[in-house]
Amino acid sequence: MDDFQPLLDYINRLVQLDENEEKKLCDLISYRKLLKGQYFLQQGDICKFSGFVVSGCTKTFFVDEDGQEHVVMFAIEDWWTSDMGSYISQKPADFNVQCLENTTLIQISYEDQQELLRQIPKLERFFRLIIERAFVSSQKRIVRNLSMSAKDRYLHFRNVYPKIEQRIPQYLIASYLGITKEFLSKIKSQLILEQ
Amino acid sequence: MDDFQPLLDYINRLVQLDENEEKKLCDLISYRKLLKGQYFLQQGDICKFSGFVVSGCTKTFFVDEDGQEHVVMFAIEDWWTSDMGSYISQKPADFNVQCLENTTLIQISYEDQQELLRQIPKLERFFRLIIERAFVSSQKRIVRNLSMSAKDRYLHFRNVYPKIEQRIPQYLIASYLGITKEFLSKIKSQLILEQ
DNA sequence: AAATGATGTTAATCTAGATTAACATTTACT
DNA sequence: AGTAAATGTTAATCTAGATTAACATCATTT
Repeated sequence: MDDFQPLLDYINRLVQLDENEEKKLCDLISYRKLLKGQYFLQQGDICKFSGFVVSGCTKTFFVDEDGQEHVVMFAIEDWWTSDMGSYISQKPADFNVQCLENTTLIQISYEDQQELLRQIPKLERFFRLIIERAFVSSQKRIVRNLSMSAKDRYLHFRNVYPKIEQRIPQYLIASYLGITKEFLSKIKSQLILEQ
Repeated sequence: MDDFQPLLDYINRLVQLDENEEKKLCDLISYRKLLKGQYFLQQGDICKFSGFVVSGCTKTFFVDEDGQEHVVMFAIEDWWTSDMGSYISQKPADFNVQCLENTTLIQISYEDQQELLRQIPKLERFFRLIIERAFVSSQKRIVRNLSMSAKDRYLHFRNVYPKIEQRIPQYLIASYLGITKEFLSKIKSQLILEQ
């Protein structure tokens, strides 16, 4: 049988599922292994699954009208990934989710999640709690984008997500920060001169 | 007795409360009237209340280390306002919420909301649904800030929130968009020349 | 009606970050 | 090992938007 323990541990940090509830949950989730470069979701498709990263790393990005790619977020172990807008509305996704490393996910389909929410009211609470947190960090990112220079945003990123920074190419971090790779390179050489 | 109908209507669009549940809810919420200029929440205080705007208009903003004000969001009729980060953690708020007009709100205290969530599981679902939506629009705003010019962000704002634009001084809209009032003025005169 | 403060405009100058392009280095594939 | 592709750097030039400052308009109070 597949090992869903990482997700169960994660959930049990916020709500306590009994054995029966854990069983129901495990019946409706599934394992998925993807290779580096493979897509978990493509822009324009309907986001059928929400994914919990067990190992590996994904980037969420979109391509604008000018063909430019913009990284929206990364996800590593113990993070969720999906296009929430598409997932909750079951309309075409704005975003791609692609693996930056070989990645294993635990996925839940939209329909099964609805079923689980009906059967296990505790999960209603669980998902409320994690989305509250996601919303707060999204707001904080807006605030940083409004009030901080590119250099300070980079320093913040480096402090808060040191694990992510080490695993990911610079040009993707630049995109996440809303700057070009050339400018990030300039910032880094400035920082080296400073210290 | 106070009139909580606007909030009940809003909730009943997403979940169906029975009479008993509505009663419990109404016992734990309260009305609050604030004058133009008054604060619903001040930066540094703990956000004790989440507010549902019945009439009027608020701005959420923060003052950065340089003393610069940044508008994070507005709220008009049927919108929620609070500092969610402070509210869910009961730690000091990053934001101020100030009334731009005389404003009436329905407010719920953090403790009472926890009590309501225990007593009325449907509300767990209700809050999950509205926070999901808030999260999605927050993500979309990040995307716009990453990929659109100031002019396009302004045009988007004007299309999506025409009611807000008419009620609010330009310099606050500029701040919300992440630009200076002078540059917004320039954008507007350009737009007039174009059409 | 005058005065004060809040809001909005215009224009000159400045700068953070973009663009372009050439080159260096690392990684992965045959 | 050798080659191609992916990633990273540097420097010159350019531009979206900031800053400064002077002035215009509108609203509120006395």
